[in-house]
Amino acid sequence: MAENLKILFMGTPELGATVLKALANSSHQVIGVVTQPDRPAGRKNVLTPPPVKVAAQELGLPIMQVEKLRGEQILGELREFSQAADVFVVAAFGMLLPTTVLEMPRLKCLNVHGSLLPKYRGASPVAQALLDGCLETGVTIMQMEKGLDTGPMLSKVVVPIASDETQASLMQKLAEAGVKVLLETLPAWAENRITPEVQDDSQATLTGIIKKEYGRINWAEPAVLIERKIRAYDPWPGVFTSWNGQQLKILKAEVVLASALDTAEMLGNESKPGRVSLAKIGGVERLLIITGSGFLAPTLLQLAGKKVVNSKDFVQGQRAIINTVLGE
RNA sequence: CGCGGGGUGGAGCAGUGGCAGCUCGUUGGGCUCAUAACCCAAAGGUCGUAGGUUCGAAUCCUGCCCCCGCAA
Repeated sequence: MAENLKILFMGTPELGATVLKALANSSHQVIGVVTQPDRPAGRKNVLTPPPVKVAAQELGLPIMQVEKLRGEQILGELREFSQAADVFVVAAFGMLLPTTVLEMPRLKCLNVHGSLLPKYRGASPVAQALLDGCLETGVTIMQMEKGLDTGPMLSKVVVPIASDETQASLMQKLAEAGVKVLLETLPAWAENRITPEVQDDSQATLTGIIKKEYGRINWAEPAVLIERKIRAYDPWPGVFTSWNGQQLKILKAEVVLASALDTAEMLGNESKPGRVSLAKIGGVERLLIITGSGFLAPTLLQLAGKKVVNSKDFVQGQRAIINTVLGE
């Protein structure tokens, strides 16, 4: 019985799709999928379905798309849609559930959250863990309540963060780990074998929605932080600066400490943050940008309208960038 | 019709009506104890595609294909 729960799934982006597929392939039964409406997207503003909807269609599952979960009519439809469900599983749904919805299923609503709660509640737990340089993060399965990611925790799994981890790669790892722990948690929860652990609010931190502007580089910041942003903001919003009136994205970079430099080879002597130079490190020529602390050596960059290129090719065609100051 | 940039030897770019170029790579040779350094030489391009304008088009006009940035 507990191995065969009827689940209503709610989610929207890629992460949600991963969880949905795993659920559909499990012993449980996904009786329906709730996701956000199709939205105009892409270069031509074509109406595009969210990844969860695409996955649901491939799986042949019933779909309900809602703009918001409010109002008598919508809630009525949801009640009918979810009638057979034992439990709601929510993963990156993108909206808060009103109390009425939280109380609908017999086994309540469970959320898959990409952090070790109570740390990193909110919208961008994965990016924030990377920004903070954490060595590990994880996934928490929690029972949802009215507050934002404040509900009692059912289970957790720890995931290590690699030094070259990006949000995209970490998200993938978390999704896989999350799926595993979710599938372990569901039956135990259904059989009442889990005692939820209340979150210690005093340890809680909150992460907000990432804004495009966060990706603009302030060269006065330390190179270590800028490099973390590159990984935390991949794939969105990306990390960028301006050069020559154009946007220049940096997709990958390494931090170079001043001590690692053969100073005799250093070009130019002005140490203004954002200044670009070419320097030799261990005999190899590297593109180096001065930051508030240390140097950033981009290895993968993209000029607006151009393709992504490695730093060697970039310098090949854009030699004019040497000795200019970025971000001005 | 959301706004915009771009398609030029293997790579990254310049070239906006008159001989198709630059840096790198590749190949061969030289120098060197040696080298990713340096010197010499060579190969490699129907300039995305179809049509139009012109004495002449990579370059101007039109259609189509492909790549990308912004916005959402």
